[in-house]
Amino acid sequence: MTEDSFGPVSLVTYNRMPLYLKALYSMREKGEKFVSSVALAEVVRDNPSVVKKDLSYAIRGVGKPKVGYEVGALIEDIEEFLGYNNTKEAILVGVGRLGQALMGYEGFSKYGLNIVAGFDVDDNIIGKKINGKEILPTGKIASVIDKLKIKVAILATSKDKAQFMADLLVKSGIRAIWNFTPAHLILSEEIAVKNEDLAASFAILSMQLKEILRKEK
Amino acid sequence: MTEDSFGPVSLVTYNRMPLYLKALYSMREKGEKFVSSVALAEVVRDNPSVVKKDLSYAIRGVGKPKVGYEVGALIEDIEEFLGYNNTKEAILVGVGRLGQALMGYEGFSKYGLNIVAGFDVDDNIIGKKINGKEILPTGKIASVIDKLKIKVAILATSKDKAQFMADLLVKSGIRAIWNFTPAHLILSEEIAVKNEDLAASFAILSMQLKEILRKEK
DNA sequence: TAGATTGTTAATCGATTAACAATC
DNA sequence: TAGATTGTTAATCGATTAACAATC
Repeated sequence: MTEDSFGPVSLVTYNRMPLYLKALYSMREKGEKFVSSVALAEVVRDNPSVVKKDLSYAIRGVGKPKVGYEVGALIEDIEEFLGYNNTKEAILVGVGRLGQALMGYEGFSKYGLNIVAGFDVDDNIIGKKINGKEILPTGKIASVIDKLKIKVAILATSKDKAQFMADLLVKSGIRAIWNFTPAHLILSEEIAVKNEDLAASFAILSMQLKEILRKEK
Repeated sequence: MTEDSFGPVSLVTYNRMPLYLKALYSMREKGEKFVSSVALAEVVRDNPSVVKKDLSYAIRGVGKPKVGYEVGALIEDIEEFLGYNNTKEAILVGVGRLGQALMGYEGFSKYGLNIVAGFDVDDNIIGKKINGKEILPTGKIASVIDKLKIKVAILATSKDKAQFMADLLVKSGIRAIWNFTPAHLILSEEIAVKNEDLAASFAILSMQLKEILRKEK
């Protein structure tokens, strides 16, 4: 599936929401009670109008003229909007170094992602636990997905196994794949795919660096 | 720095380039010599006009009416355009599970990124090697950056050390930070920052899944 | 030649920005 | 009250899409 928006809310808005959240968390830590769209815009390096529009999709209450938005309430609303309170269970396939890092990352639970188990082909790690979650042989993928009604899978295998595993996952009932492999997956339109595209990220960072070094000269 | 484009080329174009590349690699493997904008557009799920426009920024030669673009030449041109042939040296700070995964990832060299060393505070891993690259104590960061004239750093520390380390890196001469921590870094506009924002990615995947499950019912 | 595809220009669409009345 | 900020509407900007002449 490739969509640029979900209902009235555009993808760019979804991308900005976590930025607002991060900024709001640190404001809350500092004990700040209210924030204006202007202040938030400065922190995320954007325009106040964008902030106001974005927030209007998430907030239940209203901002108060002259004072702004209540930080605590805003955090709750955005968390709700992004589904952080609605935990999605997922499995992780491919428990190499990256897979281990992802399984061990405790931050996921904060944004509504719970990895229930990892799967690998390597007998040396099958049976071990990471972050309290068991690593099982790939042969058990289908039955676990079926039993727990899992819809989300995190793919962190080697590149050459990625397509095969993705096909297996879909056949077993998975409807969303978070792809951390560099493989270009070809899947039905009915499957949600999010590629963690390090090549693209780095290309953009490189361009920015080039621009900065050019200006410095 | 926050820019939406570099010269005439927009950020969205840069984001699509690696997608084209992935598709082209697998076409080359299959022995396909030519590809049309229509075929490429299908694979990356986009519009042929977008493809033609994007490619026009990268190609040196021209596509041939009726046959399309030469796969091999196109790959070379896009790689050149994205700077894959112009290797950037980088250091990695924070060699935990994620840091180890990044240091061990051999794919980076393919897109012009060479991690020359890792840095950590943990005596248990200092002195070890990953992927042939040494892990040094953080105390040596400044001198290594200075000696090798490093401009790029990959940040993979814990969240609470991220800002401190980022400040140290910038002070030592780093001009581009690829931030894999969940921390919201506050840095001068003169520094390129690319956040690997897993929260945002997952939020988008969740939305797509929601939409798919809604349609299935 | 006829037809497919490029490269480019024009039309459309949507997102960003600016402006401003409402209001606390 | 006066002034700052919201929420929303209008204007602008840029990206996407469609159309089409050029051409192999």
